[in-house]
Amino acid sequence: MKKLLIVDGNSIINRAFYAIRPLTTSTGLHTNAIFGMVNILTKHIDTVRPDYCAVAFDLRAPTFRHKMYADYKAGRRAMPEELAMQFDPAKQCVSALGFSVLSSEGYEADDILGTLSAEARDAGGIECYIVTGDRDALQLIDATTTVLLETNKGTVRFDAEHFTEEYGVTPDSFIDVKALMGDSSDNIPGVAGIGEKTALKLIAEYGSVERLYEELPNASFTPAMRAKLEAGHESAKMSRELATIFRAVPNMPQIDQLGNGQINAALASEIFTMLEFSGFIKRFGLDTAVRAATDNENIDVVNIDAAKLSEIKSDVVAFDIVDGAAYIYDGKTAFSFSGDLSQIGKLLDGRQIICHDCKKIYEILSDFDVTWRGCAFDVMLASYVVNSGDSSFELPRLAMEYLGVTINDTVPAAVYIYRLEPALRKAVADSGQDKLLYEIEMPLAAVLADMELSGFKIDCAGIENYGERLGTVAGELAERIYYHAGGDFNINSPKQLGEVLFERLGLPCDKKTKTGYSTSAEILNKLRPYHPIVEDILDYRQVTKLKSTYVDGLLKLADENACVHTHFKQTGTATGRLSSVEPNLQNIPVRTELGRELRRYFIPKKEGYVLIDADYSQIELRLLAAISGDECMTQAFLSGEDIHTSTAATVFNVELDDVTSELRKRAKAVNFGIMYGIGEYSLSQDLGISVAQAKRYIADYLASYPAIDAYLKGTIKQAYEDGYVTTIFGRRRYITELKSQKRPLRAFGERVAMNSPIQGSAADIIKIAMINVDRRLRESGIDAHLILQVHDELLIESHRDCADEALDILRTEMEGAISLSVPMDVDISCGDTWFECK
DNA sequence: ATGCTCACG
DNA sequence: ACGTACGTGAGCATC
Repeated sequence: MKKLLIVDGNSIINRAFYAIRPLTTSTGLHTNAIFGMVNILTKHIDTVRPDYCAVAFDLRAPTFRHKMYADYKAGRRAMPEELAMQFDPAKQCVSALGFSVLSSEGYEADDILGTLSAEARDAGGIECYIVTGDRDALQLIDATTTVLLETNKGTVRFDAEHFTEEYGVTPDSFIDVKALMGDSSDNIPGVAGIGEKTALKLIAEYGSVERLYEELPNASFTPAMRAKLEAGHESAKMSRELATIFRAVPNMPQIDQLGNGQINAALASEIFTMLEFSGFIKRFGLDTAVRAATDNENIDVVNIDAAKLSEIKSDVVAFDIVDGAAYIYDGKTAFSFSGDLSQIGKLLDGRQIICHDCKKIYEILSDFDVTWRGCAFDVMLASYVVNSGDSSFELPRLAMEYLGVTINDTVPAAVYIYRLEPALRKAVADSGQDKLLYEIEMPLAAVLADMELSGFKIDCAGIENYGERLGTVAGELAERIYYHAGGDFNINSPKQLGEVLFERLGLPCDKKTKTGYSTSAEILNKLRPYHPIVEDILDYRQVTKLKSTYVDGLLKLADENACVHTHFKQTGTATGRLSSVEPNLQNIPVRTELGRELRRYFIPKKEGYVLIDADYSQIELRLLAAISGDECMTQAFLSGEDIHTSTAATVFNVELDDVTSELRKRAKAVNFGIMYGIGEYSLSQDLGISVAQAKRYIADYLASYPAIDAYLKGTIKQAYEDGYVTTIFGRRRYITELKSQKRPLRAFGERVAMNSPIQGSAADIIKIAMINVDRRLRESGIDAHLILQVHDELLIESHRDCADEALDILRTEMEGAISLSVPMDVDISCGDTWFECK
């Protein structure tokens, strides 16, 4: 049996366009719909394994349906330009993947599918598979034709049996149903007042529109129904014709002349390269073909020894270290140096050095006692500043985006780094982010390098003991859980846990995830009153989380001196914050008592030293007050009031002294909500109040702080106009979601627009503070250094004897990092362990 | 590889 | 009718 795979190109491209977040090439060509289409085509090639393949497209010209009914497809929104531009390259992809591209003037893609499937049926010996997102095609289902319907939930296979099961009528009655119910997307009228349910019932009973109207005089209908049907008779007849797919489009190719579904490597590598689909290039093994097409350059590498290092004269060089060997490129010659890296200082000092990820270079060189921290331009940090939302800041992607080349691994990376510098320097300048790069991000890299090298000491024995205690508790809890459940199961498996709770024990469930029951803490908290097992599960979760993530995780990463060295990712967030990995020291427990205990085992490296911990008090709300210029909130901060209490008094219109803890809690939730770009629904969930009540809170809040209201609205407007938002220091974040046609995605974009300037400005400020604290500590010559940053918090390790001085520097530089209308207050404390710093 | 859950600001 | 607060990283189960 041969197989024919035919695809409704318009339908699939449309679906992909709206389902996939915007993607563009470096030149601004939108590619998300093409990307989705290629994914769908390759998926069906793999599962169907067809012998013949074609994709059908509509043409712009009017079809016979328009001639029949002038309003056919009237009222459709014009295709967005971002989608229209994707059709031509999409067709090239279709050809490259071994599909024929078919279209016919006066007919729609549907009609071509109908014609080919009829041809296959009549020829015999050919199974036909139709891929589309449009349910209209279901009328084509027959003994040899199957529709693979693309839905939001994935591909659904419709053969005759499944169709009948789902709709209660046979596939060939489908057009009769449509004739009655109409189709708003094609503007097919149907019979006014009849929807899907009634139409299905009527056709199930009478078989067809024709029979229905034959029987109408005798049938027992309500007067209203009869009137509807009579009024809609002509419309039903025409709708049926409009809805019927035409199955004899002239001049269609023979099936055995269609494409065979085999990829054409030359075409595919060309088009995928143009579209920057590196993932597909890899998946189809097209790498070598692409490389030959894009970069034939061969750069000779000159090996040099330490003596020759001083013979490199250029003032500007790119510098890179790979597997312990240094590479230097001066624009003409690439040098490699495999000697002792402690000699490299004489090369680096007094020149402009261009790097990719200078922090890493600083750390490698520190091993060789080279303390050079003078990188002049870091292409990784520059590209992050240019667009913090990019998926990767690795060299291959930067070379592709800014130079349009695929990296050739016979060419030293330093060559690409060197060539990236002018392009990125210009991009940074054009976006007004010079200061951000040269005065914040690059100096910060040096500070971070030293923090990472220093590390944070942990008390391994203490943690092990803590872990054993947790293990014992977890074991006891597990036994009780098994007892309540009436048998052993894997408590860590949400699937098994869901079955136990909601099926075996019959607890009420309202929320489900895509894959099954939700067993999140939020849900379990609501279930507490119903069964004692719930509390045990919550406790078990907490205890096992602490053990596996923190106790076991940290111990694994401690070095021979019992220090953990986190890696700060300086390009890890879209807002400008840092992130911390291996281990993540930015999420060490603090909110629960048991979790907080862990902080007892974070200690200074040596006897006689202490930890100093400082955190900005309410930095984000202070920034909101200052940036918006809201007098009321600014005043509250200036007077040193508790901000949530003050907000409660203002919004709920009571005296400060009359603010109850409940009112304060609500005000706090609204304050947070405002910063995150509030939704009334979410606030109501958070506070357990009605949506209407939440709506009132928000309205009252914005009325109480009119400048905040104006600022948030203005920011959103600006974001729509520019496509990005900025922090106080000009850090940009592009928000492509605002261009989406999908309302939820645009709403998300608006929340991002409200939050990013605040979160990002706070990130800028603490980065400035870090640079200044680091410098002041060095200048003072005291025995104290930074070891950790947790978004609004800095940690110093200091000798006892100079702790007061270190504390003073820390406070001064944090509070003084920026001068605004609202003071940047800092809470500061000192202790022998991190736990004691509170 | 992806989803769920949960730790932090 | 839908989905529902911003930014992260890690471990585990499951496909």
